[in-house]
Amino acid sequence: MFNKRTEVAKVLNDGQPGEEMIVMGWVRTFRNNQFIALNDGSTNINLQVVAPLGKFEDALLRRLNTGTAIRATGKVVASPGKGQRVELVADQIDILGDSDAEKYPLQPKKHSLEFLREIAHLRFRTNTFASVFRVRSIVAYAIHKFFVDKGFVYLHAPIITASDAEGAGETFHVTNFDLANVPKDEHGKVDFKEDFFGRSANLTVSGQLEAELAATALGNVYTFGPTFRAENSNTARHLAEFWMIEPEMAFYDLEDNMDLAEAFIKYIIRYALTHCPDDMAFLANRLAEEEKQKPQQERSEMGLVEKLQFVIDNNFERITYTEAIDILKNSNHNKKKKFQYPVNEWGIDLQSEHERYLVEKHFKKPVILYNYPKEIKAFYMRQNEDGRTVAAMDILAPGIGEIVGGSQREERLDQLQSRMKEMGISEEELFWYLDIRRFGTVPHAGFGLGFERMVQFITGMTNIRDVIPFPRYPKNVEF
RNA sequence: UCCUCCUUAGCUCAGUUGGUUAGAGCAUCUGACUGUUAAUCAGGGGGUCGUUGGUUCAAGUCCAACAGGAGGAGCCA
Repeated sequence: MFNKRTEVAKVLNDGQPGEEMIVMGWVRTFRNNQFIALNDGSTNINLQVVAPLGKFEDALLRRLNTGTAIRATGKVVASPGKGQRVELVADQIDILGDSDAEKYPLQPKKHSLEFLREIAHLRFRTNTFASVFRVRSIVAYAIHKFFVDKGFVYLHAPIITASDAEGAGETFHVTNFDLANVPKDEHGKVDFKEDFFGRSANLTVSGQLEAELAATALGNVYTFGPTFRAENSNTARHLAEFWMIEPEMAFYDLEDNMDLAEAFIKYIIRYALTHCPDDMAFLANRLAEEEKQKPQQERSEMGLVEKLQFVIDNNFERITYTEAIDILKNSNHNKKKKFQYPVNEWGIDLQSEHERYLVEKHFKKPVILYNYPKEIKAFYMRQNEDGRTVAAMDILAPGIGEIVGGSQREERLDQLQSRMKEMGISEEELFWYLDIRRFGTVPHAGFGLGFERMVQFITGMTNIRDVIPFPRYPKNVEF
């Protein structure tokens, strides 16, 4: 019975006058006592279901509130009204689920994103979030398609790990201790020998190290899974639980790595544009409306779809860290002391304002920065000949900041060991990581891409909490 | 975690130098109208002014702490 329904998107696209159909969905508005705007999540465009005057009981019509779930059976007709090609004239309307108009929080009007975040269980029913999550789904699919088509192996890195040696941020502990009664050893410290895993465990902050193990046997692999950081970050681009894609490729150097990352980003953007044209148009329009509220100089020059097309059509700018420092140091912005953190010497870590200047003011397109000072990067990155930089690369996107971070990995055992010693990282704990260099080591490289940041970039949503169904961040695990 | 700003009706917001009974639009309810596109028109209901404490004859308005939110920063993806 239920599987005989036709999706609204299909009715709107293919429905021919005279066809009998069953549609099901939720009432968005009920106008003029006869026009139901019906939405079933297949598209943001509503199907107009017509309840001819006098055909239905008043008691039924009064229940057609915003949010009510209905089934309508009827005939497709060419619409005499403006705004839609076809509509459905109902022979029968059944209420599947009532919605009390006085209590239902969503109204046929604009709501703020902040308000909708507080009712995240209902926000899927708005056009904006329906579009965002359809696009998110397509982007996830495009990611798998890109790698699988290239022969990459999809690797499931563990969610629970024991290694916290990587230093990629604060971890969430995993334990089954009774927290009111934690076992202690003779020194009064927590006795993890008593814990489930017999040692301290935590949620993964990255699948990279495990991906390297697989890459040095399978060739090219990628991970795509949830990642957890217990950082107290309160920003529009951080989450405590987010999804990350981490490809890792044997026999790749830094340049190969940059080529792949750039092709990858362009591929998934193109995929979203070609497979979600209606949603992208809706999101572009939404963003344009939002920008109208801003002062002129803060508005972006391009619309969302234009901006994405521009990214696809142009090469990313590739410059070394050293060149970036020169550009920043000699910029009028720096000379006029407009940076909160002035740029005067080689070796500083770039601040958000510096990255934004390079991407949004100077180059006005995505920028790949590479060959960073080794002091500001992780232990596993390959040391360059100059003795002071490592083969790292970050991709910076306009409006989002760092979207990709990657590097060629240090495959030489001696260099890796000396770097670990300098940074105080235990060789014992990471014996398995070093074993890869002991037996048949090869040059290899990889990168990490923040999935939500990518979805933000594609959908134009400015807050990362609005591109994941149920965002987790400090003081928030509702729903 | 730090800095700045915000919190008034279901939602979005006004509310003057502290001074009677706190307003508007939308939503909701009632009625009218009926080919409407967030329908339109008329009328009604709806508020512990984020919480706690303080100053004052008097606090939505001033002060403090706390909570939540926004923007920026740090950490990063």
